[in-house]
Amino acid sequence: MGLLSAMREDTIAQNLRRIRNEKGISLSRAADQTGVSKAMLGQIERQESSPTIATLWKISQGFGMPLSFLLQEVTCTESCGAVRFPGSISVRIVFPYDAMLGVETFEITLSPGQFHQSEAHVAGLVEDIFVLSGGMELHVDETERQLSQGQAVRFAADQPHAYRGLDEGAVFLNTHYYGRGAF
Amino acid sequence: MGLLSAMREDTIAQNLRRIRNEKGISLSRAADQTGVSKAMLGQIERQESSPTIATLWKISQGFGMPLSFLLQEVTCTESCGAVRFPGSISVRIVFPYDAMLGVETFEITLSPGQFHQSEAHVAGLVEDIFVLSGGMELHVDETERQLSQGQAVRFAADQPHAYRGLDEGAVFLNTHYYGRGAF
DNA sequence: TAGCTTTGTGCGTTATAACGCACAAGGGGC
DNA sequence: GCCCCTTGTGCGTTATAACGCACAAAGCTA
Repeated sequence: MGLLSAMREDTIAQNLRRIRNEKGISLSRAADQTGVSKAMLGQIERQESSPTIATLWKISQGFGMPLSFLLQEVTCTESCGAVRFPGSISVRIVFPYDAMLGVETFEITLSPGQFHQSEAHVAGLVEDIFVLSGGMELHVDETERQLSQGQAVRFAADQPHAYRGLDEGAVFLNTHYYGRGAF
Repeated sequence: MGLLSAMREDTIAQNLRRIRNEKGISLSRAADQTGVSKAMLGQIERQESSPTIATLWKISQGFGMPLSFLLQEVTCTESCGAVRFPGSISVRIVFPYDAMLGVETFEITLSPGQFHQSEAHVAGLVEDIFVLSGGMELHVDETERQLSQGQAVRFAADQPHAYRGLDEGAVFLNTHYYGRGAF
């Protein structure tokens, strides 16, 4: 399962530059906000230095955000909480995307025989299904399994997968974990 | 909500020492496994040095675990996934505790009028409720709210809270997030 | 265009991370 | 008790993190 987003060498550099750009501030303004020198911030962004954890903490505090936002490889930026359900599938939002938890939950309704194909979501996304009523099929990993009321399954959703409502249709909870877990 | 577990100055030291003790290895063995010198590991454990992120990464890789296990303040060690439901309350495990996600899910059944008091769970624990059938009351934050089928609520569960089944009883999903989100 | 301000980079200096090694203390075996 | 090994700490050395400052280039305004 692809949840463990390994930190690659440029993760911190990319994150810092992206966050600074999102804030629309220069290195100087960032230095003012964080108490870390402009020269050091530039070094970090250019990967010319391996900062201490204390320096990274200063940056995250100065920007008013969690430290993990600097450290964790971001597999979704605008696409966090952006799973869409194209077509006529019926979707109710149970819990909207929560940036701190990195989780969102929907209630989905499939009519009898209705088939819904989902393309691979962003890397690392894990998905839970809990069947509220009726029955359905889940197609993933080249396997096909049937789920009835009360049954639950968790799978890696950064691969294509599909649902099909059985004869009585199905209503299920669909939770997405966006890789905000351990890394 | 208490999910943001701020990193305190001794978090890394405590985590490193705890993990090493859990493995039952000396500083020398740890140095062999991680490629970080014995002297440096000792300095980190005694908080005499602020390690670079590269060094911490080496340690986490050497121990074969996520970097976040070193950085994140652990609000539960043996108590992760350890929420218990004392009394006659009926509980089914839907998803057991997952250390990478830091999440577990139960299906709980309350008979009509049944009252269940829960003491504060570990610091930072967040809880979701989704009512599958029937109706219930939730008592938390000195407020009391009624939830009927299909309704959901999220709240900080590191404080005392209580459930009561209404006249038709209640069945609900109960998800615990153990603070493995952003930090 | 000229002048001023902003921006990011490079450089030299200082403080400290990270290391290898030595050693005192503790533990285990004979 | 003696000897050997293990363990954690301290120390001196080297490499590098982090800084302040200077400066070239870019951007903006009159």
